[in-house]
Order: sequence, then C-alpha cells, then structure tokens
Amino acid sequence: MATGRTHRPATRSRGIPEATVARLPLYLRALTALSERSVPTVSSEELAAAAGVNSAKLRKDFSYLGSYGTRGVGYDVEYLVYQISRELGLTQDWPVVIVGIGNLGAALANYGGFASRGFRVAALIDADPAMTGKPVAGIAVQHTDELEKIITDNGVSIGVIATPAGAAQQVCDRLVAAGVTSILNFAPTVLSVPDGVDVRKVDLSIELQILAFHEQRKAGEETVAPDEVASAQAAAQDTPGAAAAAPAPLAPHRAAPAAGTDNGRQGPDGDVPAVMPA
Amino acid sequence: MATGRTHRPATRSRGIPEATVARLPLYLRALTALSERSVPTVSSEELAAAAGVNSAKLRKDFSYLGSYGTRGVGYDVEYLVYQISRELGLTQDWPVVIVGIGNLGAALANYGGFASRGFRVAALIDADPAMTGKPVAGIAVQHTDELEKIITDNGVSIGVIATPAGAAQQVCDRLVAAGVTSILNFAPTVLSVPDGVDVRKVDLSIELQILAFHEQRKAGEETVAPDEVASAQAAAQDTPGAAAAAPAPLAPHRAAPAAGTDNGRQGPDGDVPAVMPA
DNA sequence: CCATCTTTGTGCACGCGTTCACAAAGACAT
DNA sequence: ATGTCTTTGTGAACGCGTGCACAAAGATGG
Repeated sequence: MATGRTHRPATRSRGIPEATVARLPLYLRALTALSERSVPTVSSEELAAAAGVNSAKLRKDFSYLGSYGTRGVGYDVEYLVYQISRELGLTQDWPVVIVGIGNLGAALANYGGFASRGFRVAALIDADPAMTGKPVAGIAVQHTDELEKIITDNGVSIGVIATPAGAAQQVCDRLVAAGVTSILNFAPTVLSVPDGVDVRKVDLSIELQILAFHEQRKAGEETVAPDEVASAQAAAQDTPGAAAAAPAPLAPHRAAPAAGTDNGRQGPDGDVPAVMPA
Repeated sequence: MATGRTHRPATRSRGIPEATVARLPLYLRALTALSERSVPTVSSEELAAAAGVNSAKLRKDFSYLGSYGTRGVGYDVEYLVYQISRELGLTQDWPVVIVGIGNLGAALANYGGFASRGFRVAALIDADPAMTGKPVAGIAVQHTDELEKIITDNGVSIGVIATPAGAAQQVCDRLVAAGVTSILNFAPTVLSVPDGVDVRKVDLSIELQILAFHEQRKAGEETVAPDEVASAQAAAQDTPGAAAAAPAPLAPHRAAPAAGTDNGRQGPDGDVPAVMPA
C-alpha cells in the first residue's frame, strides 16, 4: 500500500472513516469477481473471507454507507458494486497523468488496473526529449514543457509521479500549480504540498525494509527464548550473532561523534558494512 | 503504501509497535541524506520535518529503540543510522527473488532502492519460456521450474510477486513451500498463507481509488451538500426485494463500465480475471 | 399466522497509536 | 559551581479502529 497520506487531519467526511475507505476497493474487487460469476447475493461472511477481512468489520464498514443488506439473505452483489463505486467516485471518469516514463512509469502505463475502474491515462509526460513522441502503452509520450497545458486541457486532477527522487518535488509543485489536487507518489521523497492536496505514497524500498524487520525477528526467535528479556531490551536487541561486539548502546558518553569509527564497522556481523550507502 | 499485512495479530515483538516499524525506514532515509551532507547531529524537530512527521511521534518512536539522543543537542546522525539499520535487520544481506518479469517485474528489478539497502536480487523468475535466459537489469531470467532450487540454493526468505492475479496464489504457495517466509505482493489478489508468513501488499489500483474518493468529496464540497441523496437512497431502499428476482436495481450509469476501450475480454484488473477461491 | 432460522446492523469494550505537555538531563556560559 | 537554555524522553489523556456479542429484521416453512 502507499504509506500514509498527507494533511487532511480527520478525514471523516460526514461519516466514512479513513480505514473504511481504504477497504472499499478491496470489497469492490471481490464483488466484481462475484458479479462476473453471476452470483446474485453474498453474505458478509463469504465476502469477508474473499476480501481477507473480519466479517464484523465488513458489516460495520458497510453500515457507514447505509443499510444495503437484507437480513437473513445477505447483500445483492450488483447493487453493492454500484453503491461502493458511487461512494468511491468511480462512476465518473478520472483522467490521470503519469509523469516520469522510466521503467516504473511504463509499467504503470501498461497496468490494466487503471483503465478498468474509471481511470483513464490522459497523458504520459517525461523530461527526456528523447522520449517525446515515443509510444508507450499506445500513448505518445509528451515533454514536460507541455505539463501545464495538458493538465488544464484535460481537466486532470490526479497525477502520478514516477520520476527520480530529485525531480519529484519540482514536478509536484508544477502539478499542483496547474490544478492537480491528488497525487500518487512513487518517488522515494517526502513531498510537501499545500493544504487541500492529497498525497499518497507508494514506496517499494520501505515495504521491503518492513519485511526485513519481521524476517530478522523470526530468525532471532528460533535461537533465543523470546520471553521476558525486558531488561535486555534497552541494552541490546540485536541478533544473537551481532550482539557480541556492539558498542555499549546505552552509553550517553560518546560525546565525540565517532562517526564511522566504532559503530560504523560491525565486527562479527561482517557481511555488510553497517553504514548504508545511498 | 502497501495496504495492510496478513496474519500476525499483535505484531509487537516485545517492544516495537508496528506503526513505529513502518516509520523507521522513513527516518533512515532522511538520516542517510543528512549523513551524506556530513551533518553530525540533528534535533528531533529537524529530522521530523525532513521525514514529514510530528516531532513528538519521532521521539516516541526512537524511545522504543533506546535512549540514543543527547538532551540539549539532538541525535548523532551516524550512530542513529546504524542503530535503525540494525533494528530493521539491514546490517545483513537479504537475497530476494522477483517472480513475474513483466513490465512491473522489470521495473522492480531495475529499481535502485533495492540493492542500496541490503537487498540483493538473487534471481528473476518467469513462467514464460520465451523469457528464460533473457537478461533483465543485468540478470538472466530463470524459468519457474527452477523456483524451488533457486530458493533453497540461495537461502532466499523474501519473495516478490509481480505476476498476474491468476498466478499469484500458486506462486505464493510454491514460494512458501520452498522456505520463503516474507512476501511482497503486487498482484491484485488476497493471498492466503500459513501462520508465520508475512505478506505485505502493494496495490496501485487501490491507491488511485482512495484518491478518487477524496477527490470526489473535494469536488462535492464546493457545490452543494453532496450527501443526503435521500431520494436515491429511499428509492433504493425498497428495491432489494425485487432485486433477488430481477436483474437488480442498478443505477443508470455504467451498468457495464464500457468506459473507453477494452473490458470486453479482460478481467476487472486487466491482468487476469480474478477468480476468487470461495 | 406463528415459529424458527439465518444474517444483518450496532452498542460496547478494549487496545493501539497519536499528541500534548512537562520534568529531567545535559550543554554552555559566567 | 551555579544558572540558564536547549532538547530529549515519557506519563497521561484522547480518539480511532477492531472485534465481540446480541437484538432486530426479515426469510422460510408449517
């Protein structure tokens, strides 16, 4: 998922919790699959299983939309598909621009999930003149110079940023200035935007790092009794192997920023320098 | 962000909250940038601004790791980089396989963010024989038949699924059976995995739909009260009775999406009709 | 028309995450 | 040393999200 959103503190637009909104697309997908199999109705239990959530949660989520179910029967699939689509704003057409047609941008342009849900790729934009005019996913790439014109001409309000990190903020500023109010950011940067603009972030690297954390923990649990090491928590919480030569973590001394000296090089771990490269 | 995780109810590894873990990579990135500029120390206020979070939240997050700051001064950048890296398990090398080398898989293989943080692409795997041997991002694609061997030979514990939706669950099962315990899923499907396996999901379509919701709400606020579509709701309320028999009280628009082009042959998400296992 | 059975909709309690606000800790100047 | 100033670390309150458990609503059968 995209991690977090920016601004808009209590996004409770007269009813629907943010967490619920984030699950509606999930329900919609499951319902669409049922619809294609011509299943007429579905119970909260079945649908919850298909969407991978708790059935009580699903019912509560739907209760924010209204009372669209029939007790003793369940939910009418087609009707619910429409209601959720309407709530999400998918009954209208959303022109979208993708800025930065590198590997990722091209992949996004080719991603079928966009076109099938009310999103239309209005334009592909790249700063590289060599890319201009080149067709990607059947659409000719346009140069960044045209950005403002493209936005206004097509009435684009949603932009996707797939540029390198260095260009992201600048592109973002231009998009916002031209009228875009929702941004999906794939660049590994924190974008700053004015109030009223929504930003969602998708960060591949972060997802992997979160997995690595759990992976490391799983590996550690096998070897050490995980219970009640509370006291040691502050002291050393690393893997058994690496624990040995770690510099005393508590020591508030270390006044001189030892930089890459004692902590940069981690002996027993060996494999990789602790200092992270760019 | 990737939306949610699967299983592992109270993922509190005896100390660090899940929400904090999800932010650590963010801090790490900001710190790395500071480190490259040779900034020796940083205050919680500065670092929080760079990471786009509240400073109190940042301090509390760090407090779960230990007392690594110096009051009146701030945090030592290099030292903190090391501590967070260690906590996330980035001081070791994580071999990763990417399954499904389409547009997205290729983009992921080329993504620099992987290699730079302790993650190493151990292999690219695709089911298409025509892809076998073809170099992508400097690595020769291997056939799915080799999957199990690749996993065990390289000691891979993290797998990335970038296949069409229809193949995702099968690939997932094979990965898990071969020993993978963490999965990053880009396919628009709910994966079911045994206990002890972590799944994180990145779903581009869902992110856009969430943006569309907020966009619609923003547009509605400007005009008139968008809620209270009482007429539509009341009219709809009594229809479900007939819905069971007749083709349902679908609303006027988009009974069949038919928006622009395709949709005739492909499933809702373009990849493959998402057939849900009941 | 009544009884029974299924499934929704929701009141309630609990736990996690966020934020505020402040005391404690250290740096620095005198 | 002592005082002042800066910044951390955290106790406590609050709000959101989740899940349980059950009453209400409707279908179904006799």
